[in-house]
Amino acid sequence: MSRLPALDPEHPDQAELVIRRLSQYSDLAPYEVELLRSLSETPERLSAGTELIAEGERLETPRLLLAGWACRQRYLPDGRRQIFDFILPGDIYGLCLRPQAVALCNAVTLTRATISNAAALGDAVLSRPEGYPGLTTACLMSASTDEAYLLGQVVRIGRQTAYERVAHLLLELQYRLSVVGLATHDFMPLPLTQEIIADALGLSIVHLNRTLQQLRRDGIVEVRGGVGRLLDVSRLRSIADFRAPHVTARRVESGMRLHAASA
Amino acid sequence: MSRLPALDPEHPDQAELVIRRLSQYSDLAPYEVELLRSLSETPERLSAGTELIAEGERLETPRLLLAGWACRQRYLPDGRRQIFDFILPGDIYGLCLRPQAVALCNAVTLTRATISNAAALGDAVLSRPEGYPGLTTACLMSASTDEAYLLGQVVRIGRQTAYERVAHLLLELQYRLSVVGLATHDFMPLPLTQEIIADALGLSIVHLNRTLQQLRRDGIVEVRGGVGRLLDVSRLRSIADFRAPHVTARRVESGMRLHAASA
DNA sequence: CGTGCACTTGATAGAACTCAAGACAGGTGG
DNA sequence: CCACCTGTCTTGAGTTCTATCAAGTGCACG
Repeated sequence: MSRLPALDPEHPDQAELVIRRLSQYSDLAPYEVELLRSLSETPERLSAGTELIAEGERLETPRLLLAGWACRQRYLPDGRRQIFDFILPGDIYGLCLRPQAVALCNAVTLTRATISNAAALGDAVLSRPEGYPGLTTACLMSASTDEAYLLGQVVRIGRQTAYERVAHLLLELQYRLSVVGLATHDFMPLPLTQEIIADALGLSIVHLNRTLQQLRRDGIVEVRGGVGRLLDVSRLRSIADFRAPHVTARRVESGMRLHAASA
Repeated sequence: MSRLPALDPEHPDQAELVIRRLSQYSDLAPYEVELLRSLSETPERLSAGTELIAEGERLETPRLLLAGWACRQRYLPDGRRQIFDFILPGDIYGLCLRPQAVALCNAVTLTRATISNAAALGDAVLSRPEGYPGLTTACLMSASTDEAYLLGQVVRIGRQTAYERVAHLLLELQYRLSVVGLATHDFMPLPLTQEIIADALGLSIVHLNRTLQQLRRDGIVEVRGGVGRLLDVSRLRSIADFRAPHVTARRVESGMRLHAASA
């Protein structure tokens, strides 16, 4: 595997991430790649804990997370939090293929982050999909994949033990990060507190802490200092039952439409 | 509240259910209602445990559940099962707004059921949305709502106690059934075994059984013999933190498109 | 050098699971 | 009509898992 590019959130020269991410789903034409590259021209820096989307808000313009991590989450009235999923560098968020869509939950940054407006991508895919068949296909498949990860999350918290949940989540993150070149087969950045991981997995902080220690003592994974190391990938896989979503890439036929307000 | 129609799965004269269900999202023109009504003309009887959709299968034609209950689910290799959500009478399933979509999980009947092909609805919404603005809006909002319920499921199993989970699920089911006229404010059919409910809520059968007993002893709900009775709705609500999805009905503009293969 | 945050540890309580067995009902075949 | 299934529900006992409470460590930062 080739050398990874710099990950520093202060230097968001990488529209490369989203290009890699969407390229896995569909071949992109040079002008489509160019469109993606142009998205990073107006970066915006955000501190950790910034709300990206509020529940109920109209999803007007999609945005691109260039660097840093975010998540979608919801609180119960008494303060319990559930994290639905993580938004990783190179991910698009706030892009809904349904017109008039409304955000179903909050999205918030978990670290310092750099985002940029991706209205150009939204226009391309929603209004002129026939002109951007590669991007359109890629965004559709990306949306399907996101949904598949959400189903994986349901199985994880509904039917797996704490030990299995952690294993499963780490494999998911390693896989998603490696797609955009941010992780190797056994190493990844993991800028999450144990509290955040616990809230994603439906566990208490203390129990997550002990579970992580157990996984390390067992020589399976090591999570520390903002990075994760997979010490025994095959054992990890047999514990987690993680399956990468099967991405059956099929090109959008020319003339295929999403939706367009022709007003 | 008026008398409910007969619920007998052997007499599926009710395309009325899907009409009621979609009408909540958008005003439907008479010809749109007529299209929905025509869907029930070719009913098909299925026994409990019939697979409706297999994971990975191409979603070609949407179908309508006229009577009976179904669910979407996944098994772990060792036999543990997680149910993602329930498909209720009047629900459309297998309708994906993304072209070339593939089923992300299995769907299977939980009771004897009656289904019918809803290709006409799929055509209308996917190929000629401008001709069916009411149906199109309704299907979009229905899809959003389904996704909202899935997020509710994540919070339920991730951050609620067994007691709260049961309360939350029962309120969700009561709400969804009442929309199509199959439940009153405190009564609903509930043709599920405790094993099924347990697999939906991420609990063991035994523990679910004891939790149901506790809820009954507390005078909150009674689940028995295929029906559910809400004995103390306000207490139930305060336990469950169930929020009906906020359906901000906005009409699709004329000329708005989903996607259409123009080949 | 104090302060705050994340992480860690120990002790304990509570929640939930497993195993095992019995009760009950509906359906079937003799 | 009865005996016998089978599936579902129920109950008890014991164990495991996970949460809670409380305190302490370590580090980064002002």
